[in-house]
Parts: sequence; C-alpha cells; structure tokens
Amino acid sequence: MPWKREQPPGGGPRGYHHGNLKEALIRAALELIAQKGPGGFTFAEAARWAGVSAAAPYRHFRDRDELLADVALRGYDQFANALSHAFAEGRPDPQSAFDRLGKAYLNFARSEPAYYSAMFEAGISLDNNAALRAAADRAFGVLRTAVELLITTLPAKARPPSLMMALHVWTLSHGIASLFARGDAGRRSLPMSPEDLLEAGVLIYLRGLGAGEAAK
Amino acid sequence: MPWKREQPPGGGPRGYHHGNLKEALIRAALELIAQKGPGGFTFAEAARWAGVSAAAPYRHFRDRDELLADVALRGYDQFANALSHAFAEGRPDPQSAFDRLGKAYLNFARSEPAYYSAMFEAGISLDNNAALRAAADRAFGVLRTAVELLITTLPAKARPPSLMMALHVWTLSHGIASLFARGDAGRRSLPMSPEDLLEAGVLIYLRGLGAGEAAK
DNA sequence: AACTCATGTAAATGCCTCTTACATGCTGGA
DNA sequence: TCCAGCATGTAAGAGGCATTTACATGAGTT
Repeated sequence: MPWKREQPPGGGPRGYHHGNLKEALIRAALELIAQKGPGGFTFAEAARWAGVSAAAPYRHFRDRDELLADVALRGYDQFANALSHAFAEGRPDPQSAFDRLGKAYLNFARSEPAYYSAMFEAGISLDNNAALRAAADRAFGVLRTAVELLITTLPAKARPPSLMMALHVWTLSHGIASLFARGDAGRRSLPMSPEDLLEAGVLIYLRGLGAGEAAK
Repeated sequence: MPWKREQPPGGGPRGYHHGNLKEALIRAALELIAQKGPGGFTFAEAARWAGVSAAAPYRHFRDRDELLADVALRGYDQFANALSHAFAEGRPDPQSAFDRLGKAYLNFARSEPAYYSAMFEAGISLDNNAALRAAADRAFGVLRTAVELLITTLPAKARPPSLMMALHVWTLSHGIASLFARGDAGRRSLPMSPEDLLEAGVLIYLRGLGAGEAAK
C-alpha cells in the first residue's frame, strides 16, 4: 500500500497535499523496480501508488531519471554501509573480514535488487551527477580500503597495486552478482552457490598473489 | 539508411511489399540498440527505419521482446564464433590461446555493444526459449572447452573443476566488460585498459592454480 | 484576512505498443 | 493464363507513459 506521510495522530484521509510525496515515490520506485526491473518501473505507476496524479512527481524530480538517480544514490550509501559493516575494519583478521565483505556484496545484490539495478543497470551516468559519483566512490572506497589491508598480509614482492586488485575483486563480484545472484530471474543454474563461487575465486586469486606463503 | 531487400538489378523503389523486412528490422534494431541501448530501442523506430508502418513488424515478431530475443540469438552465435576463432583450438599453446580468448571477449563487448546488450542486459529470459538457451550454452561451451585444455597444463593436484574455473573466467570477463568495456558510456576511468585488467586478473588466478610450477 | 509559495490537479501533446479490419500482390493449382 | 489464398502491408484506434502548461489548493506569514 502507498506510503504517505506519518499520519497525524487522528489518522484521517489525506487532503489536497500529500505531505511526504518525495519519500513515498522513492519507496514506490523501490517496490516497483524490485518487481519488474528498472526498465519496468514507470513514473506514472509510482504516482498511482502514492495516490497522486501523474504530474505530481514532477514537483519533486525533474524527470524519471532523476528519481532513478536518487534511488541509486541511496543504494550506494546503503551499499557502502553494508560493506563497511561487514568488513568491520578487518576484525578479527583481514582474510575472514574480506570473506565477509564478498558475502555482503552478493547479499546486497540479492536482497536489494532494486537498489542494485538502479546502481548498475539503469544506465544512469555518473558524470553530470557529482553526488552520485561521490556515493559510488565511497562504496568502492570501502572495497579499496579492505584490499589495502589485505595486501599487507601478502608477501612483499608479490603485492600488486591495490587499485588493480580492488578492481579484480569488484568485477568478479559484480559479474557473479549480475549473472547469478539476482532475484529468481531465469538465467543459468549453478553447481554451487554464488557465494561459494566468489569465495573460491578470491581464494585462488589470493593464492596467486602468494597468500599462505611466508609473508614479507 | 534503411536496409531493404537486395535491390533487384533494376534498383527501383520498393512496392507494397518490402521483400526482406525481418532482416531489415534486425539490422535496424542493431543500429538503434548500439546508439541508445536496449531500452532506447523502439519497435516503431525500427519500422520507420525500414520504411514500413508501425504495424508491419508484427507480421514477423510476436512483440518487441521477440525481436530482441532474435538479436540476442544471433549475438550468441557470433559470440561463440568469435571466441572459437580466437581460441583456435589452443594453438600455438593453451596459454596464449586463452589470452586471445579473453581479448576476444572484451573486443566483442566493445565492438558489438548491441549484441552484447541484447544478450546480457535486455532482461530476456533463457527459459521459454530453448534456441536462445542452446546458443548461450554453445558460447559458454567454447569457454568451457578452452578452460579444459588449459587445465591440462596445470599441476594435477591443483586442478579445479573445469566448470567452476570457466565460471570464474566468465564472470570476471563479464564484470569487466559490463563495468568498463562498454561504448563510451560514462562510468569510471581506469588506470589500465580493460584488456590489461583482465589479462592480469587471469594471470594471477592461474598462478593461484599452480601455473608455472612443474606441471603434472 | 490577504499574500505567497510549495505542492497538487486536469488536460493536452506526442510517442509507444499492440490489435483489428482491410488492402495488395506473389504464387501455385486448375 | 487466370484467379483464389496466403503472406505481408497499411490505416486507424485503444490504452499507456513522459512531460508540459495552466490552474487550484492550502499552509505559513505577516
């Protein structure tokens, strides 16, 4: 059901003004994107959900893409939080924390398909939107930081640039997420869970960097 | 300009019937998807391109998605061919052939963005379409075969299941392709080319499997 | 109470998907 | 050769969406 303003204590029907339309539209968008993908989401239907006319959303967003960008922005924020929380500053040790990070990545893609779609599949450019780019950078920064800590556990001679290593982990995670860890969307069936696939991949990759050998 | 039938030797204007509309629509779709992404492609505009009415395409495709599926089908075929050709049965040696395979993957994503989009981003389900799934499987099969050959060069004790290894390489490639190797679409700038990023990633991964150590 | 500004609505434009009824003309049998 | 049938097009229309414009409402301020 539509999310309107926190109803005033009396709880009567809303009047001419909604009271919290912007928020209601974003919630509606999340619901609709989760159901039908970012392509299936329509401005008009979000308005219907919120119980307002089709023109009302334009008081809060320049156009459909601006709403999507707003959703993506929040998505990046939550994504960064989720990753950061999972990594927990590398406790109790960098390896296990990194493993949690990967699981958190896939978990986010699965449990917040609307956010994930808006972030990576809605085709919203990061140029022309500094806030969005900043939020995306913040999320990537968590991964980068985690990688940098993990790198210190690798033999000194094999240490790759942390940016490259972060990109490897990110692209592998994203590839798995977008091909296999989405809702129920019919793609290919796997012989193992996306989480196991990612964990195994990262493990092999790290071994290629000398993980497990005498450090330093 | 629109692709119509191979003009009869005389080369006059076309009459009531187009002569090769299905083909013309697919070509138009490729052009339009390349320009504006799978979401920006419209049935109506493809019809306009081909010089026919908006209703004509329905004589050849049940709906817009069926055209997209047809494009994806051809895309998988060409993708499989490109990969297969690049791998060249592992000549002159599995490693360099595998390297070419990765480059061919990224090259396809970049040079055939329309196909790539239709295949992986248009949201077409592989269920409900046996031919499409078969074509996708064929493409993946090339990768799988390449991996199987490459695996024989690894130390026997470290050999992973070929399916898992193929999935790792595929998801890494797909992640890089969808995040960085697309048209000019503004995402993130890289410190290295997508090709180098992929090659380095695969190299590290293979080293994690013992590549370079005494084989067998 | 009157003003003003933010926020909604109604109506209209133009585009899109898809359907239906009708038109055309290629093709193959009589 | 003639013509009926069928594949392929067209025209027109229903219903949906994005977006704009002109107008309405009402909440807060003075």
